Parts: sequence; C-alpha cells; structure tokens
Amino acid sequence: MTGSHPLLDALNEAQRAAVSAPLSPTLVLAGAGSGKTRVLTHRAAWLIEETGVAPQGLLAVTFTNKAATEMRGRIESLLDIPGSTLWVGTFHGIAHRLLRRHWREASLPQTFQILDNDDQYRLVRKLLKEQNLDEQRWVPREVQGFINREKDEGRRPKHLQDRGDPTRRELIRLYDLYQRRCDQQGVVDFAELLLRSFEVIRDQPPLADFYRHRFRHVLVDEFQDTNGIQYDWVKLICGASGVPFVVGDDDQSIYRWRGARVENMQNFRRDFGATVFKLEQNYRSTGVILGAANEVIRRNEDRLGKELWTAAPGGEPIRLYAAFNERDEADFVIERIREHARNGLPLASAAVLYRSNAQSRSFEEALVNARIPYRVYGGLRFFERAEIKDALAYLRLTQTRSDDGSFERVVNLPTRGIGPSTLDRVRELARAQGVPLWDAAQAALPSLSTRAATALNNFIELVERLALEIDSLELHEQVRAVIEGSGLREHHAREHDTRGEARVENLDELVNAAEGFHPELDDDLPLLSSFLAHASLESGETQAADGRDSVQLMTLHSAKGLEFPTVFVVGLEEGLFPSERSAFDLEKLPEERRLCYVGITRAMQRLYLSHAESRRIYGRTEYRAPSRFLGEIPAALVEEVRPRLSVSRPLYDPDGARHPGHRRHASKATPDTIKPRQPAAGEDTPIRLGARVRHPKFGEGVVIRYEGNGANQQVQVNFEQAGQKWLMYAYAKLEAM
DNA sequence: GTGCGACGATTTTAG
DNA sequence: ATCGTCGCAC
Repeated sequence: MTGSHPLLDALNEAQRAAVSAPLSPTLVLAGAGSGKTRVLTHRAAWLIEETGVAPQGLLAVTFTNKAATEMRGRIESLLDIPGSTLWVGTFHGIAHRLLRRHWREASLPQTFQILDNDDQYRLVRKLLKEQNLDEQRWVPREVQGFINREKDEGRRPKHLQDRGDPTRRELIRLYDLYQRRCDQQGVVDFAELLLRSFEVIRDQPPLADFYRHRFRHVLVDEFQDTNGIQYDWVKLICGASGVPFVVGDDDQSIYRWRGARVENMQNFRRDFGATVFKLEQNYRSTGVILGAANEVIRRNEDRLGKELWTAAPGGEPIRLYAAFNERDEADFVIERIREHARNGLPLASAAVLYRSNAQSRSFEEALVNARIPYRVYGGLRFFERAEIKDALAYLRLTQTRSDDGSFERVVNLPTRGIGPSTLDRVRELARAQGVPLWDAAQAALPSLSTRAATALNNFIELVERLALEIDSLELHEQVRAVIEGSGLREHHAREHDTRGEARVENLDELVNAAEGFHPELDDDLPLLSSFLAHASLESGETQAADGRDSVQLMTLHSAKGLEFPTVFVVGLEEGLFPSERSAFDLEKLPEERRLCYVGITRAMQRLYLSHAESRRIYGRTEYRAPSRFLGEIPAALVEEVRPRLSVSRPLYDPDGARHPGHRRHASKATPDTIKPRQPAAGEDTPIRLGARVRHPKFGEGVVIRYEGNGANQQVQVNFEQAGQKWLMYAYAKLEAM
C-alpha cells in the first residue's frame, strides 16, 4: 500500500506509514509536536485520492470546534474539494446533526433546543426545589454530575441499581425525573446528544446499516480524551466493516476528571485488532526541552510507551527562577517578555501557563503596569454571558413556548412586577396539570389579583407579539427586534456604568453574530433554530481578539494543542502544581505529571520555569516547597536564573539527588542582583520543607510547610500513617532523618 | 425590587 | 482575598 504519492512526499517515514496504512483499524500514537494533525488530514486526503473513497464516505471527529475548523480547512487545501462536502465536526456537533436529521426516530420535536451546562444546572436545581429536597444534602452540582457521568457511560436510569444505597436510589430517581422533564420540554443536554444519537442508530437497524455503509472511514482526533459513550459511538458507526483511524497520545491525557478514559486507547487496539503506529519524531521543540519532557513523563507507569526525539538536538537551557513571592515571579516573567520583545519576537509567541486560573492575577497586574498587551484565555465565553443568554431565552420562547428554562429566565426580566408568589402559583399549576409554565401562566390569569394578572399578561402578550413581529424578518433583524422589543437593551443601557455598557455592546454583538451566521446544516429547520443550536454548541471565544499583538495567558489545560516559541510554566510548587488535591493521590498524580509534560512540550525555543517561595493564597501567605516535577528534570538541562542570597532550603527531591534548584553556591550571587527581602518564616530552623522527620507518636513523615518564627514556629508534617498534622516545633520532638 | 452583610467555597473544562 | 449566593430589611 505504500508507493509514492505527492501527498506522502512531505511526510517522514513514520507519518507516511501511518497515512498509507492498510484499510483496517489503525491506532496512531502521536507524541506532542509529532505532526498528529498532519497525519490525520493527510490520511483523509490519501483515502480520497489514492483509495477512491468518496469525500462523503469519510467522517472526521474532533473534540473542539477549533480543531474541527482547522482540520476541515487543512483537508480542503490538500485536496481541491469544497470542505462543505466533508463531515468534519466535534462529537457533539455530529451527534447534533444526526439528531436533526432523525428527530422523529429520536422522539424529539423538530425544533428541539440544546441545554448548555448552565441551563442544565438550573433545571436540576428547579427539580430539587420541586421535590423539596434540601440543597445542602442534595447538592445540585453533584446531582448534575451524577446524571452526566451516567450518560457519559451510556447508562439510562433503568440500567442503574441502587445496590441498597438510599442516596444512590434517590439520585437514580432524580436522573429519571430530570430526563422525563427534558423529554417533555423537548430539550437535550450535551451528554444526551451523544447518548440519544447512539441509541437511535443502535436501535434502528436501517439507520445503522445506512451510516455504516456511508461512513466506512471514521477518523478520530485526541482519542485519549474519549469517554465511554464516545467510544461506543465510534464502535457503533464503524460496525464490523468500518475502518477507524484514530490518533491520540496517552501521555497527554489530562481529562480523566471530566470522564475521559485513556484506557480507550488500549481497548481500541484490542477490540478492533488495530495496527499501531508511533510518531515519535518531534518537530516543535529543542532537544533540551524534549529531554526535560521525556525525563518527567518517564516517571509514569503504564504508558503505551514512546519517546520523543528530534533531529535538531541542543538548544537554550531551560531557565529556572526561584521567586520570592508571586509578585517577584510576575516581575521575572515581565522582564523576560521584554527581552523576548527586544529580540524582535511578537508578544503572541510568548505564553504564560499556570495550573489554576487564580494565578493569572499577579501576571495581569504586572502586565498592566508594564503596559504590555495580553490576552487571558478562560472564563465566560460570549454565548455564556448572562445578557446573551437572556436574549437567547426570549428568542427560544418565540420558537418554543414550552421551554420552561427560558420562561423562568426572562419572565420577570426586565422586572415587570411578576413576583415570586405569582410565579409559585404558576409553577404549582404547571406541576399539578403536567403542562409547561407557559400554559399554566395563561390558565392562572383569572385566579390572580388584577395587578399580578396584568403583569403576567403583559409578558405573555410581549412574547406573542415578538413572535409575530419577527416571523418574516431576516435572522439578524429578528435578534435585533427581540433585544429591543423585550426591553433588554434599554434595561442594560439604564445601568449607566461600564458593566452596563459592556452588556449593551454584547447584545449588539449578538446581532452581528446573527448577521454573519451561516448554517452548516442543509435541512428545513428555521434559521433561528439553527442559530440557537449553534449558540449552545459553540459558545464562542472568551475574549474577542482585539487585533493587538499580545502575550498569551492560560491554564496548562487550555494550552494543550498549542505551541509557542517562548513558554513560561509558572507556580511550580507542591500543593499548587501538583495541586494539593492530587499530590498525595496515587491515582491523580500521574495526570498532574502529564499536565506538566503538556506544559513543557508547548515550548518551541525557550522554556522558563518558576516557583515562588511564598505566595498569597486565600488571603494567607503560604510557603510551598518547589514542585517535585522540578526535581525530575535533569540538572544538565537547567540553568538557574539569578541565584540570590541564601534561602535555606533545598528543593523538594524525592530521590534525594542533587538537582539544579539546589542552592549550593548562594554566596556567589552578585550583590547587585540581590533583592532586599524579609526573612521568610522558618528560615532560622533546622527544619526544611521536604525534610523527612520522625515523631515519637506519629512516626515518619515529610515537612510540608511552616508558619511563624522562633518560639511560635509551627510546622506541618505529612505523616505516612497519621496524615497531616500541625505541630509546635518547640515542643514536638521531631527528629531529622 | 434593591442593597447590604453574612457565609462559604476556592483545580483543571469542551460541547 | 475575593467572588457568588442567600436571607432579610427598606
């Protein structure tokens, strides 16, 4: 099957082998920066050009819209075909497309709406309230999590047993109740998109035959991120004769907590008898950076096994900075970003990566002071903003009056005198008669006080009027009419502050978004319904790019899949990274390590690592030991930046080996680089962070932090048997080991 | 309906 | 420290 083909020319041997693999199930283990997307897109092109697969016979699945768009674009430019003939999309996008086509078979209304996370949460909460369940005992987030976890594994309430556990029994009942409510209202949550489309195909043999015949070639990106239902879904679409081609990297599996099952890679190999290809040549990073990455990830067990290499060894050493505190850390980063810019590099080619969002703050402050433009990823996205969701709720109501979630959201927004007691009456009536709130509201009118009835009637008439008014308008005019007619725009314009202004701007932006909207689905769904689905499915960017060249700030998680010439991985401290919730958990620690691996492998040319000796967390100053991951990077690859005067403690080092962070030559620091500093707590004691100690009662442990000085010195020790304890150093008979 | 103070939580997140 | 939620007073 090899042979020469122009498509294969630009590939290395391993890539070529994978792209031109025989037409049987294939698993590609693709290391970071090894040309994963390249292989996927070339495979698609190769199938079409070389093996005569029709473009329509191909299904390419990704996890994010961004990845889908990129893949579509790249396949299009490789071949000379319009991308629109290809089925390329996210798992959810494709599932949605299937349900829109087969809404009857799926027992859904044609205009079914999609619940996003927030909508789902509200519905769960409402349900709990109706059931008179105490929110302390039945935490809405947890109930929601239970429902989603079960759906993610393909389980319906009827599949679940309470195993004699009353809590579980109640959760199952709530799941059942929740699903009935969704069905009744014609709404579908994210997990339901997958599960429902799976069931429809599974249970309708003609459909299964049709899609198996049609999509013989299923390409899946980031396979290590698939959950149970996604795996089964791929299996179902492929059937016995399909040819799945999946690409993934077990070392970059960082979403276990979100339901991803890295075992799916092993399972795939086994279930499909897949041929395995490894892509280990890295084109992104220097040898130094790869060396560090390889050494870190090597500590994980149960890897499928691959080791990145590069044809271009060497490179700048990794720079390690031990900051005094988070401000000092930010100052260091700023200084290096200036240097980066002085070298003529764009700011956008520098990224600051952190473990948790809260850490962005000190960097943002420093960047503002330094007048360096930056962009923070994460946070609320466009279609998730409250004012946008309010407008969408009105739009949904004009389409589907039975949408209770939207009804609740805007019935009294802007306030129009519909109070809690009126609403309670309506809810009660809806429940008693088993009808939507909309119907109940109309039915309740005669029994309400004149005042309440008028207010409620105003709302009903408003929605009816809007629905009528927008019926024949263009999409963006519909959106504009609803924003104006509902009073939402005016409501926010009245706020007369910058927040209100921003909201009005966002609402106006929604009109623009509608104007630029083109449905990808060529069915007879009203354009407005397509737009509403799009809004749920693609929640948009956090911040619109403002065109300025800017430094990129994001969590390590959101950096996956990206690359930057200059990367700062900051906050490398025990308790932060690895996070304290993972540090002592042998199940979670490997995932933190993979996250570290992901961070390191984002860097192309220069990698800076930093940790702070003290940091304000929740208003308290915490002293944290340097991350164990620092100790896993070979000393030869690291250069410690600007070592300063004695900080009397070693880096945490599980092996007891020396490594670059260990300050053995503190006195060599040049005086003019020394910052004035206060002695940190604990400096004048022989107890060091990371030191092993023995206690007469608690046994052996490791010092993990300390507070105070002198007679008040306290140390926290993590004992192997007894767990974490705070001890007064003066009294506890701690013995160094 | 709005405003204020108490209270609690605070890893990561796409669709 | 900070942010969101909740209950209660005006």
